[in-house]
Amino acid sequence: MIDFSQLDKVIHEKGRLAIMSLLAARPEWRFQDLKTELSMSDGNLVTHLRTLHKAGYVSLTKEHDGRPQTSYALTDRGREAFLGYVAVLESIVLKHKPS
Amino acid sequence: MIDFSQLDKVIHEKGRLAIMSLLAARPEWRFQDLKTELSMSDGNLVTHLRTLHKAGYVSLTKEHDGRPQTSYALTDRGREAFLGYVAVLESIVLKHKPS
DNA sequence: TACGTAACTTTGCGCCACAAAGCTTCACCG
DNA sequence: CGGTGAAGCTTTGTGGCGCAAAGTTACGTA
Repeated sequence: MIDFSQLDKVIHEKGRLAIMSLLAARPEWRFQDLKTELSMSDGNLVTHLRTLHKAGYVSLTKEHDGRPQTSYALTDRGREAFLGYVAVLESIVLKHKPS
Repeated sequence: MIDFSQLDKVIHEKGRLAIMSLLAARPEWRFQDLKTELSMSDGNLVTHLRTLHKAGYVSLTKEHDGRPQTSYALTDRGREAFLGYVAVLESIVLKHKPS
């Protein structure tokens, strides 16, 4: 049986799942690029990133080259949690995918 | 890119995802069995099932052999929606699964 | 000095998951 | 018959959360 209680509640939300997927695919993302890519309001995006940060899943670095510029990245714990989440997805897919 | 907006909001919730997974794996489930399997309060379970029913994803048949007894099953539309959902999961898995 | 932009924070709204408790219908038992 | 218990469902209440819009702060530029 699949253990759905293992589905990390922090990751199992469309917006944050999309963020985690982007962060997992590239080592670093600037806030503006995330915002553009996700078509998300800045307030909403910041809130999701804060939730992920509080969970220890993402780190942030603030710079001031000209305009202020904040970059986000997955922590080791974040990557681990994401891979664990993906593993649950995989078990669902394997069970139900036709063919 | 993965289109997260395609993640069906009705299915993308732990409880209902678990229900859909069970219904997809066996043609018919009695209410009591679902409740036992999912360790969910009956009120909560009924609410989720109603949501799925309103979406046209599950059908229900009421019988009265001895005790009242309601059975639930996936509709064609429900199966289609679930497979579509699983397809999105698969794209996530394929993109991020190590190896 | 006025303006614009990045990155937040605050506020407010509406929805929803969840549990607990109540209701209704029926079968069984004295 | 009247009581008991179980199945299924509704109601009520609470807390949390996604989301947008507007306000805030800091800084760099015209």
